[in-house]
Amino acid sequence: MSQEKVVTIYDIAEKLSLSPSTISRGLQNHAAINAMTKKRIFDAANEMGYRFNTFARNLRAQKTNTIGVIVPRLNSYFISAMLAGIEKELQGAGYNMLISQSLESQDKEAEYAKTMLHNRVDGLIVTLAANTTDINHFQPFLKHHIPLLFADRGVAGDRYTNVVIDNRKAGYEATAHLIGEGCSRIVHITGNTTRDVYADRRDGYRRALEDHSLVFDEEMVYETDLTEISTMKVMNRILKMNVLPDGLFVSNDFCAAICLKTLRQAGLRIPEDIAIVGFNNDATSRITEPPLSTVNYPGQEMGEIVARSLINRLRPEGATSAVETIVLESELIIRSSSRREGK
Amino acid sequence: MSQEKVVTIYDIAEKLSLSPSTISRGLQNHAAINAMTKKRIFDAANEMGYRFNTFARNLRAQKTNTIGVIVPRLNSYFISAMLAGIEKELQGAGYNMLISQSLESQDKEAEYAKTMLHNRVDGLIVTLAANTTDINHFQPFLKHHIPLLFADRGVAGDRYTNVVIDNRKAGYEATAHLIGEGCSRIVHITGNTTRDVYADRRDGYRRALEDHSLVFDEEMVYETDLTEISTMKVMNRILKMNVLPDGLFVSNDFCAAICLKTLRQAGLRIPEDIAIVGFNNDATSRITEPPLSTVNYPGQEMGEIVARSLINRLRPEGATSAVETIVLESELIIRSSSRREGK
DNA sequence: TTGTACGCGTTATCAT
DNA sequence: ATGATAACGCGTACAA
Repeated sequence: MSQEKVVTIYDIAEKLSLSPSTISRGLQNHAAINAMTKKRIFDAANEMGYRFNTFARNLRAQKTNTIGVIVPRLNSYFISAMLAGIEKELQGAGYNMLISQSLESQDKEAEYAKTMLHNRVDGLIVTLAANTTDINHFQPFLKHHIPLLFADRGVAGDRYTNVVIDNRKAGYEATAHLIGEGCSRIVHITGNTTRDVYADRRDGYRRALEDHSLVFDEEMVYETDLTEISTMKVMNRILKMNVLPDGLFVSNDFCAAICLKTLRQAGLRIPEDIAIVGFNNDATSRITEPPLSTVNYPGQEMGEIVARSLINRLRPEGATSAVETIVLESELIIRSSSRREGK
Repeated sequence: MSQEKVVTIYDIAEKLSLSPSTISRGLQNHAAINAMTKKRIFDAANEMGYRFNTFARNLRAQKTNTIGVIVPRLNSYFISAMLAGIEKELQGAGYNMLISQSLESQDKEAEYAKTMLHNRVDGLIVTLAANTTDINHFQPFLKHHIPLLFADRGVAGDRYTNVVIDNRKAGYEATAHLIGEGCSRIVHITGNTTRDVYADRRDGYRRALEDHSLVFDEEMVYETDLTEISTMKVMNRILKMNVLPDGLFVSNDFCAAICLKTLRQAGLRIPEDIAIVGFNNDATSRITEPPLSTVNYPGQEMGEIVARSLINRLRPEGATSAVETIVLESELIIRSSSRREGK
């Protein structure tokens, strides 16, 4: 009873005494096929347990309708929101999504890029690993004219399209806001500055200080991997400072939440003693007490935009192969963690 | 200069005056091919911009090395942790991962199941949509002997393998713990009880009440979609009760955090006035003040286990096609949100 | 060690 | 409205 043999259009053709091409057309609802014939074809297909073979079509069509996505990790609030946006748009346009995570390793990233290439993805979306410096593994995509877009973490330059926010501006605004609230000793905790997103935020932080006649001190910048453990370690060091900071600009809401909680447990008042601004507008930022000021950074929207942009490049008409940098709007959201009423 | 023509092993063969099969073997590092020949082949391949075609191989091999994953949504803490676990195991075993999200819709789920089928995935992992009652769309997988495993949200029965935790036990323990802390009016907020995971937790809640001579009251159970908005609405209703509850068992940490915050803002003390237990042990549960008691429910581990189990089924040797239910350990983690010192 | 020949399942082209 | 045929790129049994 079990259907061991794979059923193909040839089998259906034979059974119905028709040719394979007729079956193929019938299954595609081709206009030139008799309605009655179509019905017979569909019925036979169902009955025989026929299963369409996308690979065979891909092989013929030289196109896979599949988009590759390489991200540093799947279990991150920002990344998963972005993926949700990407998936939504891709599904809507009839594309499948092949995903892998580099786990912040350049080597894995390169390996997965190769897999994507061999899988003949029609396009690729990448958020770079923290330590990726050499991006030669993406060269083949350029060579084969396969659209490759960077989302969030990309590389400056004119070879690839980037979808980003203005991190320098965001960093500037966050810092300037803290200064406006009366802070003058502001610590910045951020990620690996190999990545522009973090380097730019730090630059913004630095410029804001300088514009307000405050000194930029390397010692006040902590570059970490933004995990819970690293954040705790940084907090321990900060709490041992001779003079405590009065402001904290953290490149990630979850870390900012950890900081907030640690400081409160150490008996400090937020924002009176130390004001805090996070980054991303994760759900977390609304849960803390007090709620976190943060930079709104809509992951889902970014995913949708990068996917739409990619899909556009895949259309024969809108073959906008132009390299560009798409900058999304971001905005500082001020909540109680940094709002000092009596300033 | 740009490589318009797709380079195949035939092109390499022609250039090197060898046969295509030799090229094929060489590229696979076949033992029977002369080392010198191999080198010539690899060099030519690089030089000519050759790109391996996985589809052609798949077509031949009748195997795709691809696993499909259908989840309700990508942007959920639990789901993304699970996906991270799945991805890790699959990559380790050389499988690719094709992902789509049903957005909690049975229709989409059915459509994506079909896509996965046509894409000839070697196996499928599914977390059911909230409203899925009819699972006939998975029938073809059974028919074609394609392993299909349910992760977390599955269906009871003997046709498909499930990887789950004992939700009834978890619900029982959470409730019994609240009772032990002196609660006697315990509200339960949970998801769509069409899904066993939520129905079972409610059952556990009910049994715990009954075992401790408390009455189970339908009015005390709120079934929601577990979003922030719905949770707020439920809280509004609860705050209007004539007699407030003294305990809250919430099927999701994020919602529990919303509840906790809302109640505190209403002037209630946690846990003195109302004790709270959440579910999942999300990062969120450690951020709230006080931190949330919760049920540890390791998403990443579940992902790893379901992926490993699937991979095992795909091996010719370990063709454990047996349908089974894999129950992972879960445990109640007691934190301050429910611990009443002076009970 | 290397080559020949065919099949994997579909679709486009040309023909009837 | 339907059919015959070739081609997509690779792998493998069999032959040399």
